Amino acid sequence: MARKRRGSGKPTIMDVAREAGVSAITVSRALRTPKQVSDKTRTKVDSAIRALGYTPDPAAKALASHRSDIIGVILPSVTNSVFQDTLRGIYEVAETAPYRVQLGNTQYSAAEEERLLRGLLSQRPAGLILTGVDQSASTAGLLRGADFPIVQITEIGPAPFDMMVGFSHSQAAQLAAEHLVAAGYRRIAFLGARRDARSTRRLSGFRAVLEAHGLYDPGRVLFSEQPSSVPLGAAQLGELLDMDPKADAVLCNNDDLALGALFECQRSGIDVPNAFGICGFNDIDTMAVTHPALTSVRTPRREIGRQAMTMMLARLAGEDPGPTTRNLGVDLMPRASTARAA
Amino acid sequence: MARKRRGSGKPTIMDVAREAGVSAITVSRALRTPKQVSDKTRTKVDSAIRALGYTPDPAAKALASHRSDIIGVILPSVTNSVFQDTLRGIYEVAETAPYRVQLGNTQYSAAEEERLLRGLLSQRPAGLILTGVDQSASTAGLLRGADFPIVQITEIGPAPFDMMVGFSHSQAAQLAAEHLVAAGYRRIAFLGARRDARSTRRLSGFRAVLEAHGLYDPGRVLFSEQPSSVPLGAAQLGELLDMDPKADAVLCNNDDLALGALFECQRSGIDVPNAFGICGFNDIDTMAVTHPALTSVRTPRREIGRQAMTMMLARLAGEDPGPTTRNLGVDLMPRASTARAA
DNA sequence: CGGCTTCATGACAGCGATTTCATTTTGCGC
DNA sequence: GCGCAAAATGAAATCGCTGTCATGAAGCCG
Repeated sequence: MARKRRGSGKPTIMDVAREAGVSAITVSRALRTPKQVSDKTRTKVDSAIRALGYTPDPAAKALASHRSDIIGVILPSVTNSVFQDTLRGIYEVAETAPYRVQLGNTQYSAAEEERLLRGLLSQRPAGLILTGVDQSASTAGLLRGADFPIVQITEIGPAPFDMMVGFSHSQAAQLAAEHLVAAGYRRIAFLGARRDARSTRRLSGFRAVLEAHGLYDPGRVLFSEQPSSVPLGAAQLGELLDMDPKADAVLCNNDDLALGALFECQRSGIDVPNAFGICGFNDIDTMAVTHPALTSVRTPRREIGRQAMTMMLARLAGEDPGPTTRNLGVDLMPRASTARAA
Repeated sequence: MARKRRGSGKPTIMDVAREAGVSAITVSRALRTPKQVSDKTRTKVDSAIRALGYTPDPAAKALASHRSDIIGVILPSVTNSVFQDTLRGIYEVAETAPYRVQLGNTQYSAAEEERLLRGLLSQRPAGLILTGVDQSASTAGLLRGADFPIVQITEIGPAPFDMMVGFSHSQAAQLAAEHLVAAGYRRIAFLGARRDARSTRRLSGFRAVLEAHGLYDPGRVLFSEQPSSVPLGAAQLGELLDMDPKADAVLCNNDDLALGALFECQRSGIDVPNAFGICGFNDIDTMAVTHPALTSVRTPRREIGRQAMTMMLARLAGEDPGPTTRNLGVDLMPRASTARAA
């Protein structure tokens, strides 16, 4: 009489081994390191796998190898369109590989980031993609000694844990600010939503340029407690014009705000771009089709995701990932919203 | 001399047991079913856990119990703003519970859905949330005998695998169509992006209403191969007016298209709402602040996510999830874009 | 053709938890 | 206090796979 089974009925590596007339470990090798197995054996194993419909159990694999097939991706927000594009790039590449993406969402909180990271660490991740360069000291401590690949995305900075792909937010904002100044605007404001490390860096780029031209006025810098949204942009533009009715342009910290600002101008009958210039940040595809079309700074969000995951997979495969710190740069996309008549 | 260690250095349940002076299984119970352990023991175990910084290994748990802590969430698209709101609702609730969300993205393909599901099944998920009611026969087969809770979201239909929360897309479109007719529009078009089960149902609701009024013309129904976007809406509106310059309104299958349509009207100098009415679908928050503000059908996307995950957690906790099929309904949000002067 | 390296394969012992079944305590009514 | 059911605890056996080490077969060189 058969011993009482605790198993699940699903075929295991042992079943495959029996079917193929080899040992379990050979099946394991045929799957993970096919080169170590002779052609003949591999063929037998493969057909046994197909005959039985075998799929390896990831939990057992993780337990035995101390390494799961999870690549953690920690982002500040899953709903912000900026990170969605990055996420899309990540998934596009990840779907080709035998790894699972495990998403975490810090909501812009360093404490939450650390909590997520600890949770992830208990799963012994294969790798980690995380956002920015401003991890808390204790988070950094957890990461310094990590024995898996790490890619920091979206920003670039001096001391990567491992790899890094992004761009300089400060430089990007400088580009936009120079453009506004060159277009002839003089009382230029800065609109931001919830403040974070990246928006602060952008502000500093903006400020540097305006100060260089003797145009900086902190009274024209607005942040909010709320997350970014189109309605917030509309509200902030109203607020700005209440405070300084002579303001003649805004650099918006992202495109949602710029859209809201444009709508508010339309409603108030403000002539964009002649009376008022608007520049966004990121260049989502909506920017090109508004009326007037909106100037923005194109950021390589999707490409960041793609390259981050590509580097990750190369590392995991033991291949050369190429340059480990990559500044992808940005492009100014000048459009009608800042094309002031001379 | 100590036996060579394969372990990872992380404290295990055995370490906790030793520290607390109990057996491993008691520690396990103290964590999973605290009621089965005496107060005194539980206290000892808890402090041992804290002293050692113990965290259970999810892989070992999954292997031993044939059940992981993964709740699979299968959506057609991660980047579509509609599903992002739903996802947000899902995460909001999930973050309070000891489960992990594992996201899958079918890209509107039934084959991909089945592939994702098989991958998920091999991880012995704790539960599954999936989109819609149009699973392929073989996907349905995999799900019929599932021994974990399942919630189908976004749509409602007659034969749930288990639980269901959503609304009727056909009714929602009827509401919008009736509104356009009542507003006095007569040559009403339907704009859709990539066709899927839900957009098809919406079209059928639209068609039913227009036919009832003797206004239906299949020549004014446009779909596209491309995914939904604002630029697509702009392009489709142009296309529509080329085909039928007398069209006087559009029901857009979602808000992105409606926004694009509005921008195209602005550029072409078409008077919205008097010469042309625009109605969107979903009511993202941008709709209320455009100029003119856009009419839309508000769908309870976030609430769908929240309720789906709440039902799921109740089931997993062995509690009563309440009604297992829920039609959350929709609301028409009439705004300036369809407020034609009489 | 002997000796030595490399390749292919296998045996065995875990990984860190849970399941199952057994045993010891405890609680309680009379 | 007694007897017995219920509660609390424990021992041993896995779960499905991989790390480590050992072994036999095959290839190579002088």
